[in-house]
Amino acid sequence: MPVRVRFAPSPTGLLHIGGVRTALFNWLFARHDGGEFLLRIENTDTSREVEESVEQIQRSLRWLGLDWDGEIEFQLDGLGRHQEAARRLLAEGHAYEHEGAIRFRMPDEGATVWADAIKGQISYPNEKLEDLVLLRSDGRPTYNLAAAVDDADSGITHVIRGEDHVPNTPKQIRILEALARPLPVYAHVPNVFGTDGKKLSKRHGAVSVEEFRAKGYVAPALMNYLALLGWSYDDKTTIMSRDELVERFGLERVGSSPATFDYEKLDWMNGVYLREMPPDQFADDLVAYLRETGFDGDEETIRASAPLVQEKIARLDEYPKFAGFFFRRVEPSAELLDGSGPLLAQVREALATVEPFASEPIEAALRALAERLDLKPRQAFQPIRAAVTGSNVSPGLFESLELLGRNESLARLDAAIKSYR
RNA sequence: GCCCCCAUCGACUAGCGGCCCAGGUCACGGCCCUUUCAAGGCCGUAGCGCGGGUUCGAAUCCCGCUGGGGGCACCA
Repeated sequence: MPVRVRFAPSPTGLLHIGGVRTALFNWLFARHDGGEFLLRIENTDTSREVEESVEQIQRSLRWLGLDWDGEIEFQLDGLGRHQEAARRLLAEGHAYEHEGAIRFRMPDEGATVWADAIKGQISYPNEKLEDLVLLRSDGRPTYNLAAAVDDADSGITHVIRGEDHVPNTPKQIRILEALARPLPVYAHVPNVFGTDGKKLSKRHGAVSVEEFRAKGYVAPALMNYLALLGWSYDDKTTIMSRDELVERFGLERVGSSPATFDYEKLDWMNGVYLREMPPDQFADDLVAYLRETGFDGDEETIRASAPLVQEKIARLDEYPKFAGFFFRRVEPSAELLDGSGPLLAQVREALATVEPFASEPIEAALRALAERLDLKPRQAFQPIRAAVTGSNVSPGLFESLELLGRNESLARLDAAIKSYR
């Protein structure tokens, strides 16, 4: 029997990265098995906020490539079924009326035990389980009733959710048993903490998928990183494509202790993915990203400069700072250029006559010049870099000069010579 | 307060009784390469929370402690 799982976020506020990781585990588990991955929104009303939240959840999942099967289910749509279940439990003596609400009758001896696919056996003493409300006095079902009934009605085989749901599990098990419905396998994934050791929340850094996207992370890198947050394949594999992840994922190798989100490792991994991209794809992604974030440089220049920066940046958002000099004149600091006027004058002369104005001939000419002046490469090249890029950190100097073109390069050199003779 | 869960380098983790005086990745330090910064290569620092057991033998099993987390609604 194929596996069927569901991701069931509540549409309150933004879907944050911990939730996304839970969604990822569900998705990987389903795809690995050739089963189904359902998306259910646990809404209790139909406000405007809910609508926006549902949109955001979908955007997040789509961007990461977590496709769900079928239509999105809304918990509210199951109202009739939930009420019916409560009435049945009442009729069969598993529940009783209490001040207008329907309460479930919990056994008060023994224990409720299940074999959690991630955490192993978990046991709750029944005497600690209170008679929970199934149906409120206004007729609306409570979460535990609705969730349990929906899982059963959807034929969910594995409930993979955050560890904050562990205490709900014995309640849902008891409800399902009273209803004579089959129990799903439960798998509770541990929390994700922020770098400060506290549970990840809106207060700690970029937590929504959209923020990661805005910071210039690419989806496959985020997916790979998230997969490794709590799951491992073996003792040495870290970079895995989406297909490899799907092929290798399993609940058995999900750890049972919480993990801390590490932005530095994510940055490193994102850089790995950026560098491994085919140049055309990198350029496409870069252009799309820059357009989205409002960068207004011309596309031709962006594409031409893409190969020069691909090897050097870890996040797309570093581009404007790193390659911005291609789009505007720079103002090098006096500190970087002080006293280099005479050198730059000779550089200018050399560059004025190089033919063609391409990186290789440029490099040859500048190296010859440095040798003639008895300067070490860095002594000769850093002032040029500063004059032309405005910084002592930049893409390759010769390639940058070529891309800038002879006129623009000479103009920047002239400006520097004039100011720093 | 009560219930439940968790515990290997700073971080993510491998380890499921001998293969481990603990392996990989990030970060960190050093060296190499080098026009800068990265990238890359090589080397290195760093860890089994504590105390009892069990066993010929424990990071691995059991108990306690400590620490961390989650949950205790007519919220989801």
